[in-house]
Amino acid sequence: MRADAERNRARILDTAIAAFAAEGLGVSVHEIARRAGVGTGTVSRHFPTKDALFEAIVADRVGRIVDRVQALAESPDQREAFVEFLTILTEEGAANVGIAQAFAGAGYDMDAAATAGGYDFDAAMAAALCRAQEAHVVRADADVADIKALMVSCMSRGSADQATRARMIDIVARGLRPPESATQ
Amino acid sequence: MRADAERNRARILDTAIAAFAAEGLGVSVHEIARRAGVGTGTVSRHFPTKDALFEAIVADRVGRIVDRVQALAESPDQREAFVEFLTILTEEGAANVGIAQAFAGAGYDMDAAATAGGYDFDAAMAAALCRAQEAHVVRADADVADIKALMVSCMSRGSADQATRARMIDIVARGLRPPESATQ
DNA sequence: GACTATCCGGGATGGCTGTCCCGGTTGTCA
DNA sequence: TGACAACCGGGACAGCCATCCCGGATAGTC
Repeated sequence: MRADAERNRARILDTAIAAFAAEGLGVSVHEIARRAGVGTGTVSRHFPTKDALFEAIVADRVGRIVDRVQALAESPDQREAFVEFLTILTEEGAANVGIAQAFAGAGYDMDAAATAGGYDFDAAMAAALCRAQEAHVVRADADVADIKALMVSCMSRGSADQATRARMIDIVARGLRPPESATQ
Repeated sequence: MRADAERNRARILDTAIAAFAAEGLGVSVHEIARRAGVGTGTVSRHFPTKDALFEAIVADRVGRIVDRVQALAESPDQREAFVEFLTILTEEGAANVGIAQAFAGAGYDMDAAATAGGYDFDAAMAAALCRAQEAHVVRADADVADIKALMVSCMSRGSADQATRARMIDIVARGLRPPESATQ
């Protein structure tokens, strides 16, 4: 691979990451090319389709999330770990409009992109939920789809301040507690 | 207004209501015209823009929601009334993909459409929340944007069964309880 | 039954999108 | 330094979309 090709590829990727994070997945390929200072052909040569570009970005990003979520398995306090799990997802989505959109199912298939990158996002979610349920920190009738849906709500407050998102997480975490656990 | 014009207008409106409810706001004006059995020109004459068509539909739909929500003010049990409030919104969104999308902010501005129809949706939401907070049924730090965001989560489970949506409402309602109220 | 204002159909237009292709350029290596 | 393969730019293309327009049809009225 020629040096200039490598350079352009990196510039396109950086530009796309910034654009998707700030404005969401609606940014056109033409616009990304313009901002990166390259032609549209250059973009589509490195990334044949927009999905491929999205995938290259998401694979990396989701990978980091999966790693952090899996690390929580070692935590001694599973209640705290579960709140941390919600916080990781929320803050990631709040900081990245594209991730939040993909998570909400508007645009691209995030699970598929993560799988293509060698990460099983869905399994990581399921494992985190299962751990919390086994520790009786989360009600047994909740499923992964519930968590995902609720996370969309938290992420959607990305434009608000961090305290607002913390409140949203608190609401969700309290709502997910087992009904019989009436403690604070 | 000529009789055939009146007839066509009604057919377009009925078709659009069904299409938006079943498939969401992504259905094209061409497609609505085709299904209604009229030309695209006929649609755009009755409804100059797609927004106008959306507005004509939403104004009516949201009006009914606002009426039902306001009626809850008379309820003797405000805790029950608040859950009913969440249920009304959730079921409406679950039964109508277009409403759910508009509520989530993807597509059109629902508040603006409701206002154009003579209904203040935002005020109805705020009033319902305020009543619940004054009755100490909902934590004082929650705001209307919180409720809206959480409702998006509940609505998004429209394709699931009714029990799933009831569980989602339960999670949200529990999460919104005042922290000091540790009762079941 | 005829006349006119009204309304209809659907093709045309312009703007957006993602993707492809080719003439010109530039990095790389002998 | 020269030559060639790799790469670039951006115009071209096809597919969507909402919106506009005009020749033809039709409903309502005298």
